[in-house]
Amino acid sequence: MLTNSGMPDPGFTKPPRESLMPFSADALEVTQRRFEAQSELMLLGRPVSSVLFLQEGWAIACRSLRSGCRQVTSVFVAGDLVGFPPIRRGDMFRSEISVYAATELRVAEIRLDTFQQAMALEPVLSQQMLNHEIRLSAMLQERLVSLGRRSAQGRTAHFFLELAVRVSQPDGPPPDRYACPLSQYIVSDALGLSAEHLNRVLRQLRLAQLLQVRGGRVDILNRKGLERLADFDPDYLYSD
Amino acid sequence: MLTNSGMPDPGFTKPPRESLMPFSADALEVTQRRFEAQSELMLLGRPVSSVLFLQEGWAIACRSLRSGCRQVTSVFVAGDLVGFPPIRRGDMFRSEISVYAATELRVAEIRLDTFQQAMALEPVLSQQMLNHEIRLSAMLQERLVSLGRRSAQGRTAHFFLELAVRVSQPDGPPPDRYACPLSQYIVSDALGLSAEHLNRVLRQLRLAQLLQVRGGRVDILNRKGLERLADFDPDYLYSD
DNA sequence: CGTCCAGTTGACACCAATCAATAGAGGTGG
DNA sequence: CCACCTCTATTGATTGGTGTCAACTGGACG
Repeated sequence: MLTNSGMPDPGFTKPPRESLMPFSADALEVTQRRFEAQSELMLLGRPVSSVLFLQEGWAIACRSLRSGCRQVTSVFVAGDLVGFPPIRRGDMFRSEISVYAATELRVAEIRLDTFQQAMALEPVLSQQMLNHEIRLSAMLQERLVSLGRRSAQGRTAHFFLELAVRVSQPDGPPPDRYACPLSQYIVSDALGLSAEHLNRVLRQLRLAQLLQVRGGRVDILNRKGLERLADFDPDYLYSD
Repeated sequence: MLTNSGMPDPGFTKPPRESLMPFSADALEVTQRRFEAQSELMLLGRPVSSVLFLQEGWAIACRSLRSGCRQVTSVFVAGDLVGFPPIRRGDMFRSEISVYAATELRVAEIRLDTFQQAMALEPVLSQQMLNHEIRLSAMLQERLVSLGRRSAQGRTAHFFLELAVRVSQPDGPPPDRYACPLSQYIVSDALGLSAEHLNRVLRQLRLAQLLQVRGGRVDILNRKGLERLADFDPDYLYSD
């Protein structure tokens, strides 16, 4: 039996993926920053002046409606570029999303103007940013399929299968066990479900010996079964 | 009373938006092509060798699940770049989505390698492609909010309010009336609803004097009311 | 005149939201 | 150390929105 606190967290200790770290740290004046859990990294519509590269911890992008309910549109893990690119509005750049730290974060910050200059000078960097955006679009599209056409169980299965790939090394197979510090409230807002119902779904999946989510740890008990349930095809997560 | 067939279609006759036509036609060897309604422009995972710029007609991107149900993830109107960029897989480029013509289409086709060369030579073009992707991501994200957290009525209202902006000129106000040749089957698959339920929702909106969708034409009867219902803020559709 | 397809309507079932309540873990301060 | 609080997780009862199944309409077209 594993203790569920204080252990080294595989999601945290893995090195960032090179494919998503498309710049040389020295060349670009990187500032190391920390954010505490629950803090706000960017707010929808607010001017942004830097690019954030997530090195450690988990963050979420979300949008809230007037009614008070919110939709988590992205989960960011170590290795991800956060909230890039911003949307240009006149001579300002404004954030397209609100981003919050789900855990304590370690972040590399690069000034946006510096970054843009580098992109102008280095077509390769532009191309890589484009690739980054492609991957992002692909993930958003897959989430759209989840919310639109998958059952609550299917969505949940899909969510944790995707995360397994994303926290793994890009060249290795996805792990059957990984750390995930997201609360059920966050996950339910990502899946468009109520927290109560997500809880019930997780119980069903656990009883069906498919998936166990508990104490900040995810255990994929039956990958084949989960993949069938979720209609999961990880192709969209890989590109060069 | 307007007839609903054979009339010049405002969605078709408007010129393409310059902001999304970021290349000079002569410089890039553009081939004009036509597709008939229901034909397939690209198929998920298939190699793609060209970039398609939609000049006239409506197209949809969709994904199907094993169960047979499908999710429409994007609607393309005149002025849109279709299915760009593809995902790189080894030395091939593969389509990330399947795209079908909802009506007869007129399309400008540019060979992908030519286009890539142009992007490498012209940082401006790269930047514009990045902007294109940003806008796409913003729309996908907004759809995610719709499917996750808006009611069937809210989603439907949001869908037609967004389309109004997208078929309008970028500098002008969105029209209160526009042509939309999408069947209720397509719309329902875009909204994650059953066709029957969408039909009921449309009736409710019509009876509430908010929105009328009939005979390939959309009438926004009460924009303020619709916007309130949909929690619609068009900011995400505009960028420079 | 028959066929086909999009649109429409009704009856019914069911999945998931809501409301309400409790339990457990972690933190804080007395 | 314990009392108290907050936050997350959990469970039950009930409601309601939406899907499903089925049937029918109307127009377009041969």
